[in-house]
Amino acid sequence: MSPRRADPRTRPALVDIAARLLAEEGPQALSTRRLATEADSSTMAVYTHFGGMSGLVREIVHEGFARLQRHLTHVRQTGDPVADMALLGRAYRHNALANPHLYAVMFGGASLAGFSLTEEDRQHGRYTLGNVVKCATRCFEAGRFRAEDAELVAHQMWSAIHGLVTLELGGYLIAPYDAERCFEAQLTALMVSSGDDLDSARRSVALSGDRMRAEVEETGGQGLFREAPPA
Amino acid sequence: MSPRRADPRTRPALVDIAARLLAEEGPQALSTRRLATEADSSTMAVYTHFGGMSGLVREIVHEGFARLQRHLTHVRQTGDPVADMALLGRAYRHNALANPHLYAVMFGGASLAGFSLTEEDRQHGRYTLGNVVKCATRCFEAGRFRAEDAELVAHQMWSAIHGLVTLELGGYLIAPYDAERCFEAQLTALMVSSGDDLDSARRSVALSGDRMRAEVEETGGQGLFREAPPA
DNA sequence: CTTAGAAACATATCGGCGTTATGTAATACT
DNA sequence: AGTATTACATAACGCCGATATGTTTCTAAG
Repeated sequence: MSPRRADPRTRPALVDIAARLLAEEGPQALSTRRLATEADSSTMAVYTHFGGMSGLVREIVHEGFARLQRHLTHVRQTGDPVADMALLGRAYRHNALANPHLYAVMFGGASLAGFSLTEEDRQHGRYTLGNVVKCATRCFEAGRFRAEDAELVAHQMWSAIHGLVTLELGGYLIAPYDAERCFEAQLTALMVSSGDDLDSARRSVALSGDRMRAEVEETGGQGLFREAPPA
Repeated sequence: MSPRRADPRTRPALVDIAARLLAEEGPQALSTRRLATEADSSTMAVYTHFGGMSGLVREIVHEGFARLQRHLTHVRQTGDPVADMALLGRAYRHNALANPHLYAVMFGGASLAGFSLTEEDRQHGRYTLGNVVKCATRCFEAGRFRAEDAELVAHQMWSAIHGLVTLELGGYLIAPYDAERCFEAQLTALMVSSGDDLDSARRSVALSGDRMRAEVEETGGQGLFREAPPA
């Protein structure tokens, strides 16, 4: 019993390259041969390290969920929980737009090289809902939302924002009803449907827009994975 | 100048078979060779008739949009426009669940054999929103919705329902917050966010549930394309 | 009626894909 | 020191979409 040592750079390099290919050139650029070329190795590396393409994709998907979670946890808890909630929506959309292809694999069910989500993968997705549930509870406590099921409210936020983002990525939202406009309206509508009054909702949504840059856009860099190490 | 006549059964047969393969076995079952085998022809048939796999997929997608439109137009206009609106949502979901793989191609951006939507394809999708816009206008006129932009309201309905259906198809909605429960709550929430009061919205949504079977489920059969001709 | 040409296919082939079988070199434990 | 075990390279298999190149069949012109 004594294995040959793996080059410690091989595995993360493959994930990095794969994530870059997926982000920059889309799903069809992700192939074992292309990876082998870019990583200066053979196609076998994918199989020894990940058991196949689907294993590699799963790795990327997990990182995608982690990044989404990181985006959501960067939203601060303030005295205006409805604004916090709106900002969670903005963060969710921001994350999706930053990695459209990955987002499609995570939620759209884009099969991508025979890869399919397991129930455990999906649980990662549902886990991020915890942030929203907590925020909804705070909205109840502040008297802004009708006292109802916080998880149910969270699911409504999720599916509505997810739907808008999906349509946006699919190119379905164009002027004069472009994604930006629909999104802002959607945020307000969601708060109203949860019990907030129209004027308060509008104010909080506007306020969340002001906080957007500081709490979401400037946290954690742009790319999905770490930048290239210094030369 | 005088072409050989095409076997008039070849082209529709290919579309039928392709639609069936997509519906029953998913995207990966859709290949030129599989089609050639099932249709007792050669792979070239796909190229002469559709210019390639993507052309064939586009044909199926167009039929999918037509079917969606048919589902929506089967919703009657009654004295309760909010119930009509809710029933439009139910019809939308019903159509998506009846053809999940096709729905993923139409809206999820599932690439499927290099196929990608054109702007004209997307216009087909947006066209179906006309039904919702009209219904929203009637909700205004009945005093149920706040007098706002009908198209904007329609977009909100669309993205919210679309998002829920997408998450449902992706397997993200499980008990105790399963798709059925989230969907019912979502319908009510949408009406409330558009201006309807909570009790009226609940009544209309419940009413739309009663109309579901007669106006949606029993119209137009199950499959995407016509049934096999009689022997 | 004849015939030329265009369209509808069939056959064969190409390059690329995921995956597997097989070989080889390197390492850590007995 | 020897051996088992792991990391990789090489080569091959069976798919795939696509194309090049016949071959057949029908239509329309002469």
